[in-house]
Amino acid sequence: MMKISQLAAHSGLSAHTLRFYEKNGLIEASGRSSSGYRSYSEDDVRRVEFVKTARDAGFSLDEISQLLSIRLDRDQHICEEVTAITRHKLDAVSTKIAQLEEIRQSLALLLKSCDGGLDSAEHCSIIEALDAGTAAAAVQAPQAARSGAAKNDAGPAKTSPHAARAKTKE
Amino acid sequence: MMKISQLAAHSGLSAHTLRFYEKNGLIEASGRSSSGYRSYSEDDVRRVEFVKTARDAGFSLDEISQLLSIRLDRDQHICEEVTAITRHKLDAVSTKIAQLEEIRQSLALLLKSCDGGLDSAEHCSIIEALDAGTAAAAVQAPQAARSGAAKNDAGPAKTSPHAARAKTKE
DNA sequence: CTTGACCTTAGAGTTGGCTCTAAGGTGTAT
DNA sequence: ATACACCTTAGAGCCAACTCTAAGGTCAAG
Repeated sequence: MMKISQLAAHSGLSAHTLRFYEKNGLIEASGRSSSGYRSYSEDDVRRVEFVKTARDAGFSLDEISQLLSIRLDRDQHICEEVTAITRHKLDAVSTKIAQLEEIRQSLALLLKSCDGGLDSAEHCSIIEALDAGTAAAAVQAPQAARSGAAKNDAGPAKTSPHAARAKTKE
Repeated sequence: MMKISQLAAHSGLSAHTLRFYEKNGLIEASGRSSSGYRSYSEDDVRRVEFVKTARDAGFSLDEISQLLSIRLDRDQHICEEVTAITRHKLDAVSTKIAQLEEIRQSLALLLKSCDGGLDSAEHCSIIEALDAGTAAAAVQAPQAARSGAAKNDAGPAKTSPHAARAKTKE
């Protein structure tokens, strides 16, 4: 039976995070000390490890909830449920990677077009490419990036209401 | 001189977003009608296009602010500033891609280990891998995923305070 | 003269996953 | 007894980039 800070040290999750996971139904402390301190059984610890591993594997807390309910009642569930969740996640991750690859490609092209020296940005080809709207377009039409290129007015572009924009914590 | 909804239609950004960008100093409407409606000059429109292009190329609003201030005063800046921002972004994107590749790898291995049939999840190898902590570890030690593998107790693992966790809008 | 599409503002809500604060109680070593 | 590290709770704050709401003013058409 360990206390929360011990479990924190053991699991590599903070005590805050453990309480947060509990509040969200991912884990629980099966016991409490007389003064109300959480105490975790070995089963609890294993469950926390499961959550941590699943999190590291890329699953969202919501998906982990689903995996947990399968885990604790395995014979009431079939493998297909598990693979469905996993496949779905894999698809999402692959899609995100593809988006980021496109962005990487755009950025790489921009960089390649500019020597990056100490001279004035007066004719900086990156600024010019962004101005001409040829930066993102460069991926679809790679030859446009470094030629003078007629300024094309952005066009219809991808602007669906809830478009999944790319995010990158720095 | 166009009104906001016209600019919205033209740029592919919503009027809401345009006001939001204005509030954040990215763009502005150089004029107002007698009744207070925003009116955008051609220069304003070009600036909005720049922002849109930069956004599509993966820059954050903050980075776009920096690029904008270079853009409107080009001769006071040097190319190196622009390439620095771009390189930095490229690095961040590459790092994120690498993280997601690892996750994709883990997920792919998990999927490969399970037939995903209609039989009970009693011995589902995905659940077992997550239980044994061999899911994320699988990328570093690929042979562990499908063999019985001794359960290794998570280890030190990457748990820096503000660790950049992977995110994937679904 | 009314309908309906547009415009204005300040400000709140969304997402996911934490992260922290305030205000207090507990446990133990000196 | 008193300092100190630990524990408890409810709830607020953070991040980015929107997205939406409320409550109202404007404008052209029929």
